[in-house]
Amino acid sequence: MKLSLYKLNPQQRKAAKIVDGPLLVLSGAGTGKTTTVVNRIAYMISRGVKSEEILAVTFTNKAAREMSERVKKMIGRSAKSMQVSTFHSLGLRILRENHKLLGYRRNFTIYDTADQLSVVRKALRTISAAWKKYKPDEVLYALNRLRMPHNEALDLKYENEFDGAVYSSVWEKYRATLRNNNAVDYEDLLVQPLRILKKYPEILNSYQEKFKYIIVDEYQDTNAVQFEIIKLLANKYKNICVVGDDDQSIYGWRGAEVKNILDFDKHFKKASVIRLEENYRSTGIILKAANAVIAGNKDRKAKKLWTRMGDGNRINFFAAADEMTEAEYVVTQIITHQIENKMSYGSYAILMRMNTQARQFEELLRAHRIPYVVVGGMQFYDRKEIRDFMSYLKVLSNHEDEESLLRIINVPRRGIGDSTLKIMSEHANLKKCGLYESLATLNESSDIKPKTLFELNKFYVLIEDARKRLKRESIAMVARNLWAEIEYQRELEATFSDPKKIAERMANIDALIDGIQYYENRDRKPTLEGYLRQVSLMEEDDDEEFQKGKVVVMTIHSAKGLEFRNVFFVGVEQGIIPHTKSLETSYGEAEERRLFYVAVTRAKQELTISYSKMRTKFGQRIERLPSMFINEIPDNLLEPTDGIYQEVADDEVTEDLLSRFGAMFSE
DNA sequence: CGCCAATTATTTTTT
DNA sequence: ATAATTGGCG
Repeated sequence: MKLSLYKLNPQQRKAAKIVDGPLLVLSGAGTGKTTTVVNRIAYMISRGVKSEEILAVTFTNKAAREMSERVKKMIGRSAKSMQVSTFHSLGLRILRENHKLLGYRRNFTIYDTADQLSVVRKALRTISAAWKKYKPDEVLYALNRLRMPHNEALDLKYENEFDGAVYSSVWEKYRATLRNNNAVDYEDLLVQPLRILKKYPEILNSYQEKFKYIIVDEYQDTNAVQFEIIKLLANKYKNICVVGDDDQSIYGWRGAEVKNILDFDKHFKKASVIRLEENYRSTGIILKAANAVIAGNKDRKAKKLWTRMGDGNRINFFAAADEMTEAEYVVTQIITHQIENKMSYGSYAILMRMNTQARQFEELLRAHRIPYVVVGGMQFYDRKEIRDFMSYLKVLSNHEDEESLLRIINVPRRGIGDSTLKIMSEHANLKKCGLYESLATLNESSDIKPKTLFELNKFYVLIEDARKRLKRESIAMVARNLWAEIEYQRELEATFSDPKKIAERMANIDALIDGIQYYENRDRKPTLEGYLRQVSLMEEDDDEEFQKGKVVVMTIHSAKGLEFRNVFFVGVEQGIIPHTKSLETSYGEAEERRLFYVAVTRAKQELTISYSKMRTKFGQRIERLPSMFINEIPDNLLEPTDGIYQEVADDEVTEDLLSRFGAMFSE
């Protein structure tokens, strides 16, 4: 294979050619990090490294997909068996391959944050001292922090006695519940594999042999557990290449430790260090603004990003009257810009600090019939009807999952309330079986009314039937059938008078089942468990093709690693970025500044920063101020478009709108 | 046990 | 503003 590293600059080339031994690539935003990594992989393979010996780890599925696609594009089939995965899917894989060692049964369920919260809430309720005083989400957050890195007794040395006692009590209950339910949470997906690797040297050795070459992307975002996993895996051959940028560390709230990247050369002796500082992405002005803001952070590796590109346009700065005006401005700008420059809609991105900000933009984009995608936000799977039905599927897959069982046993209403559940649970304890099995053994001798007993039995048969059908029918078919059988629609009709709302929810379920179908069609060996796993890790294909030609709406966190010609950075207000909540922590301000930095450096050519002077929050109109970070940008880089924006109603736009209308009817 | 009205929290970011 | 949760009553 002929390889053309000549396209790389000297530093990039140097990095690409270091195949053996530890290597740290410090790469600033837009310095061709992925290009370098992809070329490096190609080079490795050309030098005889087998693709199946390469493991590349990223943080998001998006990044994983991008990397494997670019490698495929460059060297085609010879990269086929390269392993590109996120930390969590890597952890899941190790855990699945060795689940028995830690006492998990096959088909364990992955609990998401909502499931975790529900377990914490129940645990809190059993502690009288904790009643009302502790918020479940705060306790969960504390637990996740205190349980790391080893998942054993909590590290309470910095907590006061009272909190500590509550935390550890909740923690014990939490752990017991997950164990009992044959469930793991996201943290387990990292911690449990680590335990396996530590405890079983022969297993560790087999992974070390399997993955002789390791690449870690966004290394600045690794936490203590991820660091230990990587260190163990790389310990034998020491062919470890990490890539990252301390200025883009934005996961401190998830336990990421910037010191992992800052101390890399201490952890891995004789590491080569290469800096990539030439930026190929953004114009001079965008870079200057980004540099000015990030300079406000202390304790960072000095970096001087530079570009050969010219200054470019100034940053458009727009102060909107309120959030609706802001959205109108942005969408109108996109429309006019698109018409004037005939650019694909795919070159526009609307970036924001939080998912909830997406709403107005989404509405307006839809109203103007502009193709768009909203990335992430999980909203779909958070909808009640979706969660309900997913719980049915989870029970189908793992009947020990009592969290899901309890959620659905009376949804739709079957007349099974707290008292019945209490009897059931006593019965289950007596028989030393799970709640689900107790359904099969309950009989008239208990104090349950015949009517209720009948319903319980009906429910049991319903699930068992579906489970049997799963062996011969397609998952989508079983799901569709199950959905019809539970008559959820009746429940909806009882709760909502508005037929639109009912139709909407039914449509959501249709979409879910279509999603199952889609999964089944494209997976080589589809299983219900596989589907649930994919959803839990958010591994669905919102791939390149799907996003092509569409305006992308997303959070800064999901935008990391991506670039767009035109970026609209919206809602840039004090309280949103930096977010009020984040300022409560010691690292908060610095991390918010890095977030701002990440947002700005996504833009290649044109950047608009906007905010709203008024915003509705919890039904209240509130005055807002621009983000403090805007003051850190030198004035001469900004082009203010203050006040009321001009109505852009020139002929072209009208014409365009008319043609859209035409398209609407011809559909 | 189910229904309704009153009360309360919701908005940080992802796997 | 809205959705979810809680408490009291039939």
